[in-house]
Amino acid sequence: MEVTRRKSPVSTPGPQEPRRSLTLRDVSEASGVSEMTVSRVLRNRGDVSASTRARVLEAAKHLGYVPNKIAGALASQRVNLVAVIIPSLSNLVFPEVLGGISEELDDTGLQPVVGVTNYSPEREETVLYEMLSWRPSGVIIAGLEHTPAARAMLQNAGIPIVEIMDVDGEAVDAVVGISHHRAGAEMARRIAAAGYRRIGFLGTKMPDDHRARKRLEGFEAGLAEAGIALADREFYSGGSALLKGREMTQAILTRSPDLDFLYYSNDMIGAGGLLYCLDKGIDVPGRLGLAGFNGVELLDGLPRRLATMDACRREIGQRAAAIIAGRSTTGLVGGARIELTPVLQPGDTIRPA
Amino acid sequence: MEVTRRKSPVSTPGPQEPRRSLTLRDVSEASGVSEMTVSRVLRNRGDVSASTRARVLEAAKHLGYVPNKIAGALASQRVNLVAVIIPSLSNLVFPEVLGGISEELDDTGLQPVVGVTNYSPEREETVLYEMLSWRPSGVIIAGLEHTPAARAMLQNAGIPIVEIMDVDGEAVDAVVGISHHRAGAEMARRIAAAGYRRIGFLGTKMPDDHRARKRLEGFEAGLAEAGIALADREFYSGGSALLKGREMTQAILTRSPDLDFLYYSNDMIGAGGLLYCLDKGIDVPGRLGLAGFNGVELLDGLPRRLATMDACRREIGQRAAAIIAGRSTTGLVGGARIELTPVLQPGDTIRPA
DNA sequence: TCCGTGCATGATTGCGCTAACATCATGCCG
DNA sequence: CGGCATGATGTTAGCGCAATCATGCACGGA
Repeated sequence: MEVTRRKSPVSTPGPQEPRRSLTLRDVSEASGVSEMTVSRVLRNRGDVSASTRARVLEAAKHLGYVPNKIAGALASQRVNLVAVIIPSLSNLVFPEVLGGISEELDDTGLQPVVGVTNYSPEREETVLYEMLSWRPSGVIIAGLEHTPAARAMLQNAGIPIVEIMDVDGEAVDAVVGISHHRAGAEMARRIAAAGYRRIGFLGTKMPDDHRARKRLEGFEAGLAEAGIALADREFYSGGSALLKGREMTQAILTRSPDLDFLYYSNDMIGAGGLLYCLDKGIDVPGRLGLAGFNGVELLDGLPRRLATMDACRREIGQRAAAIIAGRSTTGLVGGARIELTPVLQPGDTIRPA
Repeated sequence: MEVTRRKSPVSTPGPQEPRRSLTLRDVSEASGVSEMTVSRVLRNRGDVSASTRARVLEAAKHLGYVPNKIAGALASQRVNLVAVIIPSLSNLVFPEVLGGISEELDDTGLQPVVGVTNYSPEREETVLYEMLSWRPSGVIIAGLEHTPAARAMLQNAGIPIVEIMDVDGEAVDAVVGISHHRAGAEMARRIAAAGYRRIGFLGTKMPDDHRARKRLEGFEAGLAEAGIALADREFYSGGSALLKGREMTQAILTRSPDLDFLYYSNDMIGAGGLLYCLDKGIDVPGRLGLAGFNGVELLDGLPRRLATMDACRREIGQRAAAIIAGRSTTGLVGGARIELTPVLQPGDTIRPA
C-alpha cells in the first residue's frame, strides 16, 4: 500500500479559488441583480423575467454555486428532511423498508436521512436527539418501544411521527406495520393443523428485538390453543446468520432429537437450518418441518422454498412515507393506524394440513 | 431547592403543547442566565460554574429543549456531518462499509449521512448537490467515475473528499480501495494455474458498475497471460441474486456445456451457481470450478465454501472515515492514496494448482 | 391625461445560534 | 495593599438566506 500526496485541495477546474464558499451575494454580483432575485431564480419562486433568469442561472453555474441549505432552512423555518431511525442496515429487511420510503418520497421534495441504532434503546435516544436537532419535517422510527426520554422527544417534536414495523402496542402518533404477535400465532396454528407436535424455536438472543419477541409470544399462544407447548428453544447472537442457522439446528436436534418442527425467528437462520437438514438427508417436511419469517428474496434461490411470512417491508416504507408527505403538505394532524396483513407462504417445508 | 416561577410564554413546560419550538431564550429565561451561558453549558464549552451548569441542565431537561443545529451550524460555520454516497444499500457490501465508517467516526463527533445513487450517475450528481448544500465536513463517495459536474462540485467543495472502493483511475482528492483490475487478474492467474481452460464469466449487466467491469477486464487480461480467452459470458440485471445465479448458471452451461470454470462478478450469484451445481450433482471443483467476489459472510453457511476474494469492505470504510476525521481536526490538506490488498480465498471450489 | 393593475425587482428584517470581545468580581502574589 | 491573572458571566454582531413589504415601471381603459 502506498501513500502519495498532492499539493492543493482545490485546483479549480471551474472559475476561481473558492477560499470562502460562495454565497448568494457572489452570484448576485456576478449577474448584476439583487440577492433576492437570485434566490427567486434558484428556487423557481415568484416572477422573474426569462432573461434575468437565464443570466442568473448562467452565473450560478459558472461560479459553481451550491446553495446553503443551512441558511435557507433557518430563514424559512422549513427543512426537507425526514428522519428515518432503524435498528440495523445489515438485516436486509430495513434496506427494503428504506427503498419503499425513498420511492414514495422521491417526488415530494422530501429526503430521507437514516440513523441506525443497533437495537440499543440508548443509542436510539441519542440518534433521535441528533436528528431532531436538525428539525426534520417528520420522523419514521422502527418499533413502538422507546426510552421515556425518546418518547417525550417524539411527542414534543411537533412534527408527524410514524412508528413502523409493529402495531402491537401504544403508538406516539401514527403507526404502520403488522402484528407480530398475530403473525406468530398464525404460523403456530398452521403448524399444529399440519399435525406437528414436538416444536422447537430458534431465534435471536437480543433482548431488544421486540418484534422477534412478540412473534415468539404469539407463536406460543397459538400453539397453546392446540394444547401444545414449545418443546425446546435455542438462541444466538451475532455472526453469520446462515451459519448460525446451521449450528443452532444441529445443536437443538442433538439435544432434542424428537423434534418434528423448527420455527426460526428469521429467514436467514431458517435458510441455514434448511441447508443443514438437506445436507444431513433429513426428510423435510415429512420427518421435520421448517419455517422462518420475513419472506426475503434470498429464499427464492434455495434448493427448497422455506415456509415464511411476508413482512410487507416495502409497503410499510411506502405507507409511512406517504403519511409524512401528506401531513407535511396538508398540515393535518392525527395519527393513523395502518395494520397490514402478512401472508403465510407455506413453501415446501410444511407438510399439507 | 426552590423553583422560582417567572412570567414565561411557556406556562406548562411539560410534554404538552409544543406550539412554537423552544429556543435558547426559553431555557435562559427558565434558568435565569443569559442565552450565552446556556449555550456554553449545552456545548460543554468555556467556564461555567457547577451550580449554574446544574440549573441550566435541569431547566433544559425539564422543558424538553432540543438544540437547533441549523442555527448553530450557521453561526459557527461548522457542521458535524460527513456525506457518504454509495450506489445501493441492498448490496450487503455497502452496509459493511458504512459499518466501518460509523465505527471510526463514533467518537469524533462526526456523523455519517448516507445518500444512495442506485448506480445512476445523474442521481449521484443530484444527491451530491443536495448533500453539499448542507455543507458537510467531508465527503466519502464510492467510485472514481462521476459526471463532469459532480467532479467539479467535489473539487470546489473545499472539504476533504475520499473516493472509496476502487483505486483504478484518477482521484479528486484522497482515495481508499482496492484495484479491481488486479483482483480480477489475480483470480484469472490462479484459475489458469489450476489447469482450467474453458472459462465463462457471469455478471451484472449494469453499465455503471465500473468495479465489476474492471474486474472483468483484469480477469480477461490475466487469462490472456496464459493464452486463454473467455469462452462464454452471461449477464443479468435485477431480481434475486441467488436465483439469478442459478438461472444464469443453467443458461451458460446449457449453451456451453464444455466450460470447466465459472467466474461470477459477485458472491451472491456465485452462491446461486454453487447451489445449482450441487443440486445437479456436478463435480465441483473437479469437473467445474467456481469463484465469486467479495468475501461475504453469507458464504460461511453454504454447503461448500465458494472461492472468493475479500474486498476489504469494513477496512475501506474505516480508513476513509479516519482520513476525514483526521483532516477535519488537523486542517491538513492533501489526498492520500491507500490501496488495500484483497486476499484470494480458494475455498473448496477451485482445485489445487 | 390619468390612475389603477400587474409584473419585475429591490430593501429590510430576523431565523436561533455562536465567535469574539467586554465586564466584573475574586483571589493571590510580591 | 495594589495590580493583574483567572473565572464566570453578559453583550454585540453577524452567519446566509427567505418572508415580507416596498418600489419602479409599462400598459391600458376611462
